[in-house]
Amino acid sequence: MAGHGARGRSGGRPTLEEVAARAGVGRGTVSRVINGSPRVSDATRAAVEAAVAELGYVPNTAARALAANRTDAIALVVPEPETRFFAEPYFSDMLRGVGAELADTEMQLLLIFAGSDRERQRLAQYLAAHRVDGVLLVSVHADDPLPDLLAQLEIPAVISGPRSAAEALTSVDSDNYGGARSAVEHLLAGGRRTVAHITGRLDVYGAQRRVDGYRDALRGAGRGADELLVEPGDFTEEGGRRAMARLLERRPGLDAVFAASDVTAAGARQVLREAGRRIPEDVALVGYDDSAIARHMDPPLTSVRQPIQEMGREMIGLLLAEIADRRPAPSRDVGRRHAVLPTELVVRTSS
Amino acid sequence: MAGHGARGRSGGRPTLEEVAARAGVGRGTVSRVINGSPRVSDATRAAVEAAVAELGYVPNTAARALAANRTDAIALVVPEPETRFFAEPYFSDMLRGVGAELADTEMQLLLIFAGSDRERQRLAQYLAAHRVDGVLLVSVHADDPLPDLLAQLEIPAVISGPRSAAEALTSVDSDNYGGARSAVEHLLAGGRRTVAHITGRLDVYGAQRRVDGYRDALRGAGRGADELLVEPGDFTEEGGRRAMARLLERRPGLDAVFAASDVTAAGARQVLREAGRRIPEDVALVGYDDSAIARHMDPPLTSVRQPIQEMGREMIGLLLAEIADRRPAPSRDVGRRHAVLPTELVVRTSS
DNA sequence: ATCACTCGTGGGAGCGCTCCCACGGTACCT
DNA sequence: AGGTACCGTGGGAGCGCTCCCACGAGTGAT
Repeated sequence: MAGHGARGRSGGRPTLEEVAARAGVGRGTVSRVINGSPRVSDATRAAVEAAVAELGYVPNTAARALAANRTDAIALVVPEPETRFFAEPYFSDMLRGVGAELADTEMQLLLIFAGSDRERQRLAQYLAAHRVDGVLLVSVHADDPLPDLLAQLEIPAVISGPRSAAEALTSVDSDNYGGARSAVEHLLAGGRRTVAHITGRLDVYGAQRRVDGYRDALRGAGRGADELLVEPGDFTEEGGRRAMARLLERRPGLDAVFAASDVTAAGARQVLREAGRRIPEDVALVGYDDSAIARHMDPPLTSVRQPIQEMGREMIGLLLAEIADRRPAPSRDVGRRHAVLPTELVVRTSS
Repeated sequence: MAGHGARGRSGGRPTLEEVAARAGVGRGTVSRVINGSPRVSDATRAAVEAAVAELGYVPNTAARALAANRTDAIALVVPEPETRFFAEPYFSDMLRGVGAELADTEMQLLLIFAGSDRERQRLAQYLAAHRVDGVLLVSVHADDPLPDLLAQLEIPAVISGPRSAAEALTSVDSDNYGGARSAVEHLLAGGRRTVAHITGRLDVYGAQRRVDGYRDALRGAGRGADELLVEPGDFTEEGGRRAMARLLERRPGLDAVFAASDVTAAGARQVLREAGRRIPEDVALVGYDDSAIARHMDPPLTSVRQPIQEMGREMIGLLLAEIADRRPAPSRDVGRRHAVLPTELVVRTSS
């Protein structure tokens, strides 16, 4: 039964027309069946579906894209390379969420790198040419022009890690504030009195929110804010080392540190060890991200886990909704949405 | 000067025809210029290029794909999810290499997940429909039918981590044999006498090659193979723990362990510590992958680094060559190529 | 019976490009 | 001078699909 339709020069793939002939209907009708239009009688639909199955028909994406002026593709823009995005476990987890959510659709996922200038230029062309129906943006810097370009071109887009509280794009984020807060509250509940914080890069909105969470947790426990306990870091290990050294100098009596990333915590741990502080006996340590480093650190590091896979799913969900909303009536604007997903404190022996 | 060509229903993108009109030439000529055909006079080419620039013309991929019966897209098939591929640093590094090499081309990268059955089915349809010009396959299992499907459909494909010495697909691999060998030779050179090996999953070709390298290094040093020093693992931490426990039982006098992955080494390290063995004083430890875990382990882990980014580049290079070779004359077969890239031993304090 | 609608259907037009054939012009041979 | 070759060029045909208009048949109100 197989092997039919092996004619034509295009490699033998059956076309709509061939399916129509086989089913004894017109081209338009087959198109309607393929696209799930309700305006087809049950008998006809069955006949067409049989023909599709027999011929092994698969629609030609290029032809569809050309005729319908849509691409059924979305782009995941990776700002490359030393951004946190590529760090474990962020990338793979998010991709897993994205993939899972995409599996139910006809959409295909394009990976686009936007690191170098040449790549960014190519990306702009891509977008200008409307070669994708929507865009997923991850961990862009506060001053990145990309989001504004997207807004201007009116291309549906969802950003992970909004750039500010007033993010213009639909966004998905984890609860940085709540995560930080729960980490600090956990330290206080464990009897710690002097909790320091090594921040992330403060031009990243999420890092600011973590500082907010840290402050409010202390305030909530009736402790005033000791600004000398807050030391800026940059998410890196070296930054963690530097910050920890300064903190020890300024506040040698501290008994807990909340670091804005696991890598930062690893740096801090090293300096603490060298200073003869035991973890967790003398100083409790909490990180952020729940990465492999946290699990394998000695002692294993308490850390705030972000539901990254869920974030990936959520991003796709919001993006598809936005694309669908834009299709029939470009004017009807659904208003930006901002999803914030809860974090989870994974307690290990470092605290 | 901008803003021309804002007619037609397709959103105002200029078309070939409009560029042709602007440049005062025919459609075919513009096409030739766009595609870099030599059969165009310099004057005409300059005129067309000017028109292209003025109008901001970008070719419509869908139309091109439809007319030329090619897609200018390649797929990266991710077998998901618990495969080693998704582990750090494999995925991101490879992607970086792939992205870098792709930046010079017009090719776009499609990410396709082939974890669930539904996803695999969709992938098969994809391939059957020739929706991509080529396929990148990473870390497939020995019994995966995918490579054979690709060969049968005659779709250009490159696999990373060949499934056997007789891999039918063009492949790129790192030198697992040499990497293992150098690790063991390093241990021997450090004066270690009894070197154990915790293997990876032995249905993975690369893991077998590492065992070979381990054996030959010992043999080369005039030591016979003590099979009781080889314990099968599975690349996981738990596997590392189990294997290490058994090794200690059988050969309590061992003074070095070569583990087939950093994660495995982490598991082994834990058991060694609990058994009161100091690293590296009593037992030297070497891992494989040079992942974040290796850098952050206590003590930092000596590990074999694979040039994963290079492998990504190499894969794209081979794939593009294969695609190009197939374009004009489908018959001319270039013969499978197998690239093997050198590894590098990163010595840290664990050995 | 007539009209007005609706429903399911067929097929023309056209999306923007590449491929290829045909054409006039120039250069070089005989 | 005529012939042959090739070069640069224009434009028709067609890739496989969606969109939409038109058409016949059925349905219910008048």
